[in-house]
Amino acid sequence: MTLNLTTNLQNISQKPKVIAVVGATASGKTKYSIELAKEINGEIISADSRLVYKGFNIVCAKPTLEERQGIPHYMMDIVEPEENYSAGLYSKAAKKIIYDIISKGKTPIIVGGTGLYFRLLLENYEPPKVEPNYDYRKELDTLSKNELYELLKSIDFDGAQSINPNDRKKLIRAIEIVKFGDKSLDESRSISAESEFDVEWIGRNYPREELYERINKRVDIMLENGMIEETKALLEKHGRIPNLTDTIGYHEIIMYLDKIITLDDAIERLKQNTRRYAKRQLTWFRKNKNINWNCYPETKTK
RNA sequence: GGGUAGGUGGCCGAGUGGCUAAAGGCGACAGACUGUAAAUCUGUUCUCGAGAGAGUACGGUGGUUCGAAUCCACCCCUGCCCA
Repeated sequence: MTLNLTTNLQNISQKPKVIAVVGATASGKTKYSIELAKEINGEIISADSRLVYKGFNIVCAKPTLEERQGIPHYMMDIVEPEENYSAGLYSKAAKKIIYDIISKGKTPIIVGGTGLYFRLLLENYEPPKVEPNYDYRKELDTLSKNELYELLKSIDFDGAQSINPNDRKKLIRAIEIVKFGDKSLDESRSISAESEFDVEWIGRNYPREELYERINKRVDIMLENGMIEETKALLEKHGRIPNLTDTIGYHEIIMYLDKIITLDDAIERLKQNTRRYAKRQLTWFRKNKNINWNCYPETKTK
């Protein structure tokens, strides 16, 4: 009785149905989502800020064609690493793909670990409509934290209150929004709409200790699979661009190649940084109360 | 065996009589996140307590002192040097 009612309500809402598979790195999202796609006739859209880049393969655990088992995967390998990609671009492109998949009569499955991308695409948030101005950012980047904060205060005092004075990147974006937009920071950020999709959230997780073991093991496998060679090749092709040096994995291996640390240290740090990253991801997803967590081993959780 | 430097909170490390539950760093944990997000930033971190506060703590045991991580004695342990 109750179930029928819910179904009817969902039909009435007529929002496109979408499945989201979220979780920290190394929690088995990829495998799970491919199985799911096969089962329900779905296609996969990645929500991962690293997989959009061409050549970021082994280190970023991009599924190989073989692993994809014929299931179409979108939002992977779409730009060169030196391009300035962003959550906004992602959201626009992915939205279009969602509708394409639906029009084929299939179910879109969005899988990834980048919280912000999910927020802009599927949750009721809309980013300020101010495009990044990379030249201006570069200019701002020459200022000190203090100067940045004072600048923001001078053009939007209230908005400045909501940003930590130490957070350069957020200060820069805030200044950009106020400077090039026509609204205050608070106004542009308060725009939130109802999600245009009917999202079924699935979270994948393991008990913390086990997650960490999986991460450690995965790093060892990456090393065997040619992580160092991949890093060298990317370096040669693109140089020391931020997307390379700021990505966990390449960052540590580059330090090793530069002989700043030993290979053992690099591996150790890589594991540690990945574990921390996983923690940050979990912080993000824990906030979303709509997620239905699928924990393993199942016996340990309800 | 002799000499010498040392033993501080999960780790590293400052601290030479009261302002010290003990700087700082690392690690860990928690949080934030509205177009760089695998980025960036914040908080907590001896135990009990909501809190005021209480208890325990600077290798060990004794001692000096109103008061000791800090001074003294002896003991144990570690590094280095000489035999």
